[in-house]
Amino acid sequence: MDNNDNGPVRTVIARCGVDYSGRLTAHLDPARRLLILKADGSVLVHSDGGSYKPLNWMNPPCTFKVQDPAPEEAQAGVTEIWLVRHTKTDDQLRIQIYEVLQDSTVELGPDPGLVKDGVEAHLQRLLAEQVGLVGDGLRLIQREYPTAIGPVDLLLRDPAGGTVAVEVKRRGEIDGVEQLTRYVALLDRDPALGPVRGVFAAQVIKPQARVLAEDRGLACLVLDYDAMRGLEDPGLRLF
Amino acid sequence: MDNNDNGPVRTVIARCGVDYSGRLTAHLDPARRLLILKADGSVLVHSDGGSYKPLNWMNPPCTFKVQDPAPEEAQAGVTEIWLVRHTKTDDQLRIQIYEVLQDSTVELGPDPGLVKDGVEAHLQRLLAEQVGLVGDGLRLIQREYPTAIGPVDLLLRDPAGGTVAVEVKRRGEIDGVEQLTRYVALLDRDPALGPVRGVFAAQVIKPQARVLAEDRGLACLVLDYDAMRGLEDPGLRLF
DNA sequence: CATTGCATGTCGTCG
DNA sequence: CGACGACGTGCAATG
Repeated sequence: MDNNDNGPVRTVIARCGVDYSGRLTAHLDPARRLLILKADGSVLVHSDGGSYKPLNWMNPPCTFKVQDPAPEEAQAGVTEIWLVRHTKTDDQLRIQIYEVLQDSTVELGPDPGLVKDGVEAHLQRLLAEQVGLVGDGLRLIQREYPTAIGPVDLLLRDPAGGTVAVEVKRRGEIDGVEQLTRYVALLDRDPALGPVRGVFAAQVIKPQARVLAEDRGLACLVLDYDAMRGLEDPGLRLF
Repeated sequence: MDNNDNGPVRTVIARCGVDYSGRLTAHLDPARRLLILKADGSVLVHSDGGSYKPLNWMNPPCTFKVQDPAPEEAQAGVTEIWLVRHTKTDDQLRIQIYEVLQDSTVELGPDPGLVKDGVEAHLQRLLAEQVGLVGDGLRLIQREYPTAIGPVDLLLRDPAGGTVAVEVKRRGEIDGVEQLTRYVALLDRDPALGPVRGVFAAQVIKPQARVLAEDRGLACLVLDYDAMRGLEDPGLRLF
């Protein structure tokens, strides 16, 4: 989990033009930008806008090389070419440096890494502990119940003799309904499970997803994460 | 298309701890990191590894505020708290600054923006011009043919009287097959179109997607982007 | 190593 | 503004 890589980071402010070629081609006309060269070889080209995604980038593993500009480029004011090539694919980033306004290198040292809480895995674990939210009398058979087309998030035993397949999502969209549909269709062929019904559980369920789910006879269940988390620690399983 | 926002960018190297709360909660123990504060208020927290995605971030619109640390924090060595709040959601980033090693602000100015080429739209346009690749005698009815559940990439007239719906993808995966399945099922109810068959066209088709497609009677077509591009300019439509 | 499914996805487009 | 699909998606877990 921890990211213990370390090494220097170089941040450069420069007027530059950029050309990417690889899965697509992309071009940036010259302007002042922030260039970040990380220890693992990755390069980010940021402008002052947009969000965390750079305008252009190269991710590791890759190599960095400084070249002389072509005569034409030199005449246009380019002083250096920075060539960044991906090691495996033939993706390439070619940065024309016109003017460097700032260039600093700092050693960051090891990073203890990010600790997360509250993602889908957590939601799934909470619901596994609170299967009563899905319906009365249900018991958990298994989390991540394996099938030929992938694991079913939760498989529950219905006291009436059937089985319930639950797909848990943070946000319920059409893809999740398709996924659940496939699971239910497959599981329903297994006579040992009896009749199988599907439940689509998510913190928010988009209208189109709800319509599709209900059209296919799949129940929808909106989950209240905070309430479920509140019930986690104490053994207040009743109600 | 152009990103003409402008304003200063501030890059800071600091020993800091970070806590994010919002859609999830995430925590970073103190370490040296690169902090980027963009003109639009967004904040990025980068380490020296990982790729272009920051360890933590806040995207615009958001507000930035400097606070005094709590006494406990101050005793632990925190000199400032940077509080970044999203304007609409209640997402929040709380950065504990222990030590600033570098702090510089630079005006970048306007950015002419990124120019892209080679995405799915291009593939779709090429195939629309070369429908012969799909089958002999087919004629293009319409690109982006509108239906109640979304546009069909290409709709073709079969001389035998039927219709062909084509879904174009760069990479053919199971989702695309589901999408095409829905389109064909819907279109097949329209008597004006006659019998409708589906063709799943992509540069690469994943095995699982191929199996699912063929199981549903959908034909698979692997596209050679370079060859199709080669045919684009000259009128060499024969062969 | 290929495949699969999640993501604080982000980003465009269209209704 | 919300919904939806594409993305140079990236990324980790898993068979």
